[in-house]
Amino acid sequence: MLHVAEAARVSVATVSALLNGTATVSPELTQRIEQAIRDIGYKRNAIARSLKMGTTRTIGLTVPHITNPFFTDVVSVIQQAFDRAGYAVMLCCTDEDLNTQDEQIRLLLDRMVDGLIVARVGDGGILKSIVEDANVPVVLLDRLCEGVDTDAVVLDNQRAVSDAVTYLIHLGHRRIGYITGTSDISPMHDRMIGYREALQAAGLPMAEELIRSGNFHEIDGYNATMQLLSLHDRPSAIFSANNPMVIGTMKAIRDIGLSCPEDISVACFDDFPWSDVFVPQLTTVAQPVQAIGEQAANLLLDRLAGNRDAPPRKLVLKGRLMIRNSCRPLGALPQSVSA
Amino acid sequence: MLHVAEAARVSVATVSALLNGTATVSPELTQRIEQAIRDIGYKRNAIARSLKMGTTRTIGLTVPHITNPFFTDVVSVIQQAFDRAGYAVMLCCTDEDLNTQDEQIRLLLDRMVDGLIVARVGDGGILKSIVEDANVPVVLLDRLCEGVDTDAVVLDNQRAVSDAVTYLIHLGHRRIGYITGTSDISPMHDRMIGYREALQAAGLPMAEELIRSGNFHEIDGYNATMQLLSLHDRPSAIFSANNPMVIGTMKAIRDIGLSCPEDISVACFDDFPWSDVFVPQLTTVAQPVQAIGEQAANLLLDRLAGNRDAPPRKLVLKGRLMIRNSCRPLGALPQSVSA
DNA sequence: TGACACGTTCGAAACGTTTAGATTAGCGTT
DNA sequence: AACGCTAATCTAAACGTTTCGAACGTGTCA
Repeated sequence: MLHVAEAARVSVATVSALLNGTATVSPELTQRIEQAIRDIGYKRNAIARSLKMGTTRTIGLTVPHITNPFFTDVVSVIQQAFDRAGYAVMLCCTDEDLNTQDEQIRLLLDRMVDGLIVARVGDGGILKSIVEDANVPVVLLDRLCEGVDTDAVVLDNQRAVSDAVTYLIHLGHRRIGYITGTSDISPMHDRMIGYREALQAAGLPMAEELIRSGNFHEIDGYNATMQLLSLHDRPSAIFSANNPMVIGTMKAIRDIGLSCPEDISVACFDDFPWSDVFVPQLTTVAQPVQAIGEQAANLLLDRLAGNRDAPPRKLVLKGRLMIRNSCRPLGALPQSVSA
Repeated sequence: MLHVAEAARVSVATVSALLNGTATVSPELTQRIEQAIRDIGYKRNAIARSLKMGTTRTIGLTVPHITNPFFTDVVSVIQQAFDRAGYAVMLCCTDEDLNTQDEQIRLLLDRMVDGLIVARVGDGGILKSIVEDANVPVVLLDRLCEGVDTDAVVLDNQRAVSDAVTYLIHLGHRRIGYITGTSDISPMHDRMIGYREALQAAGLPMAEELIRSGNFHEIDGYNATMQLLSLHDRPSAIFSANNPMVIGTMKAIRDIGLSCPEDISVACFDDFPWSDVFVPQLTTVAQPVQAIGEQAANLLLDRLAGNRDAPPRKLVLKGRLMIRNSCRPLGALPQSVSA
């Protein structure tokens, strides 16, 4: 900018004023400055600007695993939304590890991100103090966090699972295996309640042996399914917690020599482009990923626009049961495709 | 830092020296300073540091679509690599649009990223001048770029497709539909050569009507497949350019009332966790995503470590044909699973 | 004892912006 | 002709670091 100012024979203040439109500058000077900018190929240094202004027009986004299609989609939507708004996005993957998350959040704050969207891990760790100190706005994504009172957008997980399990019960299933993620995060907790609720409403017993948990990975789903399938009285249906885990479930079913839905029905959380392309077509609980991402972005953008004092807002969206043909009525042939 | 210095009754220079280990500071002062840092909860401001040092320990990464599983995986690997090295990653999606890409790259450069990894779009646009000006190192990912002479890691696309098509020919297929992406990027160009090469080696004619192109989306694959399937003499096999497009292909086959592999064989580029879980199990060309991501990261990290003058390095990795059961020998029953 | 070297600490400039407040010029009023 | 007002421009401080060179105190050696 100094060079531009010299070339245009004006002060840096005038250049700045022109660039930011913070003051009127005469036509001649305007022209001289613009010419100088072109000649020199000047680009304003955003770092210096950030230092002075105290804002970076950058936000931090942390998710457990970007390869989980649910998070992939949400990240994509959020990225687009902030791109439109002129913000850059720093992406971090916490690998479902609290220490990693804490470290990455610290890194992001050091870099003066203007806001944070977090699909948190563990008990939230450092998040609590950040939200309390209230320097940078935080939006919780997908997972609430006890003791962290801030904007959030989550699914009505209880209802979603309750609907899915009720559907299985209506098909005649009585022993429904349930594979969940680590239980310390809110969605898993709420989904478990939904599972219990549906069983209870149908007067079915809750068998602990039918509940398995794992760390969200394919291998965890595989192992959990293997255990369920080798029970003396094995379940006739399995509900799996997410995409990677349901892949593990399907592989376990295949490896053990059974088939879906003939021998065992399968449903899962999260829907994917290919859910209805292959055989069996998976019955899933679809999350409104587009809406989730957009709402999260909007909540944060609203705070960034200056609306700091509004009380925390919590958005709860509805899942949608996509009925396909991976679950069959007990004692009948596989049903045909709907959805 | 000023506050810390005051609280510890030293100068800011001493605090800085201690923090960076750039000079020895006596045990007493060390202790006073560390105490003050704890008391105040001081965190060093990375933006101010960046401004002074001229380095941000941040890199920019642009890909066409993060929801394409190939890019999802590569992004994930790259993100992890830079995370380990203490770098932050700014992620941009160009949506296969050159203007968007140019704008995003400019944004990244304004923010003084230390380096760039780009899965480029169009003709590269602004990239040329950036690489020439040589201020920030650039690594090309997945796609070379004419006139942009810099580090790159790509697949041997020609060989990969040639192998896949040759495999189809060995199964007895003579009319092989080929669905490609927009032809202005190097992989699509090389793959087309591979396709031609395989046909030629087998003495088969090259029928233009069997070649369709689209913009990498599911809908493009769907439309292209619809066109291929309504040819008077329709192909007995289809090779599809990527994951979203092959989903479109499968949907088109289903919607038109055919089935795979009985009526039509299908193979595609890129492998996915679920490729071998459902029916049919997809025959694919697997890219070594882990290696691609790591190599790209290493190339850039090497430049960032100071190795600026080495000539551009071009890494070419091999794909691997994953033979499953979505392609059948012509005139015979579907083969059983391998791989 | 004076000169010198060494180890430790500090003052101040610099990175590239923004911005408050000062300055200047032009113009209309009285 | 002196005054005040407005519009345009400038000066200089500030943002929070790093770093160069100077300063200071202490010990060693001639």
